Amino acid sequence: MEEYDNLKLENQLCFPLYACSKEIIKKYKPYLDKLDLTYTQYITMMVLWDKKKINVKELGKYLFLDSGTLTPVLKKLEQKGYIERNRNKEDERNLIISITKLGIELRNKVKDIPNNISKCVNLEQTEAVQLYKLLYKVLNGLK
Amino acid sequence: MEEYDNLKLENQLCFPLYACSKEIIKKYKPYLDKLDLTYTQYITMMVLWDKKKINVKELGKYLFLDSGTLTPVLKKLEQKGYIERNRNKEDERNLIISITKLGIELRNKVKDIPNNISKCVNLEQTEAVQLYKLLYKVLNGLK
DNA sequence: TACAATTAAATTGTATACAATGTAATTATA
DNA sequence: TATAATTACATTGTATACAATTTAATTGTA
Repeated sequence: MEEYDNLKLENQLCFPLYACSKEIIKKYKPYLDKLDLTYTQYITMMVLWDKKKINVKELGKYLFLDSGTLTPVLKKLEQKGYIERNRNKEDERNLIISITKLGIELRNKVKDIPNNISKCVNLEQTEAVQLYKLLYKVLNGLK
Repeated sequence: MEEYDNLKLENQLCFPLYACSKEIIKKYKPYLDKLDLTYTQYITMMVLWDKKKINVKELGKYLFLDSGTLTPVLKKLEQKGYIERNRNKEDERNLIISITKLGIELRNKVKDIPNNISKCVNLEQTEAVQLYKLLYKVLNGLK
């Protein structure tokens, strides 16, 4: 073991995470382009399909994003008619994001994307599960 | 299995990759801030510590980045005195990036970072190895 | 109840990230 | 050999991503 081996790119754990994430997101592009969606808009809609109604703070917890990133994304999704942005009457600090009818319909147009992406990823089912578990172990265990 | 379960955020493989990558990169920040480096600048230097001299195209292959991203990063690193940017006399299209003395010295200042990051990641050694292997399998096998 | 502290979003500034395009150098070929 | 095609890098435009700050609303407390 050389003195600086731990500084080699190929010996890092973060780098393949970073590269892998970016490269897979590129695979979404042709599918998302057809629907005029970005990856960030897409994962935002994923939360909305599930929750229907949520404030920015909560949304940010699910997505690991802050208002600095989310505000412009949500304004875009509002422009496209997929969500509504309304202040909470009980607490005007909260912005409630709610999915629209058009937003709900969008789900039908993206429902084949996960399968198509799976085909790009050259892993056995068991390996994919293993990877998934390890990633969440890291994500939930970060100190 | 509900009709739309494959569209739930928690059932994606890409999302934990994306989130994990970002969250770990945040852990680098306090260490890199002290040295006035960004993560992108840091991984660029990692290649340079290893290769000493490389053109932008090759560098981009290692880092999974294109000239659109690398050009400003390399100009910054040049400003800081860690690298030099020179055209190849044999083929003026090529920009040769070479590490400077100051760039080589920088390696001593970052050598504890990988260990510190490892401590943030709550994985056993065997799990980290497993994760590493799966990530490179995905990265090298993307279709 | 004034006012300090806290909270939620929005804003600002900096740095990626990448597709698309532009430019200059080199290579291939009619 | 003239020119078409290719290549390497830079530039442009759009969209994140995030730290730091600001703003407005709410809560806690002296």
